[in-house]
Amino acid sequence: MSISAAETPVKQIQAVARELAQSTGFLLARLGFAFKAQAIANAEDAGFEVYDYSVLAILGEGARATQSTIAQALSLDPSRLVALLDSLEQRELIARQRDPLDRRRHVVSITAAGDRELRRLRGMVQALEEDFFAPLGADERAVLHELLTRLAARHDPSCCPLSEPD
Amino acid sequence: MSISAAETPVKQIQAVARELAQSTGFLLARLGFAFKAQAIANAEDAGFEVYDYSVLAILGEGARATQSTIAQALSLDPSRLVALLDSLEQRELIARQRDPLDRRRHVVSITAAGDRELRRLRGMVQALEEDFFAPLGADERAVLHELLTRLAARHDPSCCPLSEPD
DNA sequence: TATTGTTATACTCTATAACTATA
DNA sequence: TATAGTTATAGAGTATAACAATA
Repeated sequence: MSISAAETPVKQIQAVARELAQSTGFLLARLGFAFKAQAIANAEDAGFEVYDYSVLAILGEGARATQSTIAQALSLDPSRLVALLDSLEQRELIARQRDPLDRRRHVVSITAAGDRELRRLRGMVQALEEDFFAPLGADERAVLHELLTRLAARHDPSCCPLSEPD
Repeated sequence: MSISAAETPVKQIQAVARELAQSTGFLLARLGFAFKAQAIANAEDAGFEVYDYSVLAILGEGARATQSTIAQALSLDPSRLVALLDSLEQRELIARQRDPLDRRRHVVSITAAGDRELRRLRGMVQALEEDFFAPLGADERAVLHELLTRLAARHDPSCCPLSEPD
């Protein structure tokens, strides 16, 4: 009998996969990644990149902000934001204008077209959500959401504000 | 009254965060990322990198495999695997030897020390799992696992073999 | 000629550091 | 001198292509 290496690779892989599938954390990581990947793919099919949504969502709430504010809100380096805004501005989804009070500042605002696109993106996310969690019933989805919210409160407090103003 | 940009950045951010926290998919992505990040941090603290675990786990099941087999199993480019194995070999956690039957092949096998480290890594993952899901009760964890498994069967079948041999 | 493992090259992405204009 | 936005530089990480040895 030989050393014969590539003996049963498939079984090895299956065994490891089975082991990992036992881990709730691993499932969480894989599914989270799958959801994100799908969201990115959908957005790119529609001609957007990931951060476009973030920028538009921030502006959608408050209508205008300086670049440094946006960068801070998205934990993004100001230099990275430039290209993002260039692209959005070129498509006329946002507008930049100098702040007359401090001509160093650019005041960024969302346009009517930008608002439309934001709504479209929100619809896309909602549709994805609907599709992704379709294997679960409404009540099961509610349970899942509640459990995840409790975990997020511990592990990712920044994303889940505990205080619910007004 | 002025254009005054940076008016209420905090409220904007909170509003967006609140919107995102409504999305189960977003929570899934954030928590999955948090779990992975924590696992990576723990592994690196112990002197490992992420793929070390994967390689050792594969070898732990079947004891030996060729490099191309491992690369295939991990969906890794063979050229990337080289550095990983170099590192593991240097620490004497795996061993490479030429296959006498086909001298192009390297037969990779796990050492006794490698097996010990693998067990240690498994323990670390288990401890992280325990800690990460501590906010939930045992029954709630079981429910979460079941729901995630159902979702994975749809969205990530490769990671969750439906057939349960023996 | 094809394949295994390896090394070298090129490319992308991002973080850092300079730079311009305003204050 | 300090700050907002921009541009240029450099570094890490990775994918692709070339390579040497075997078959």
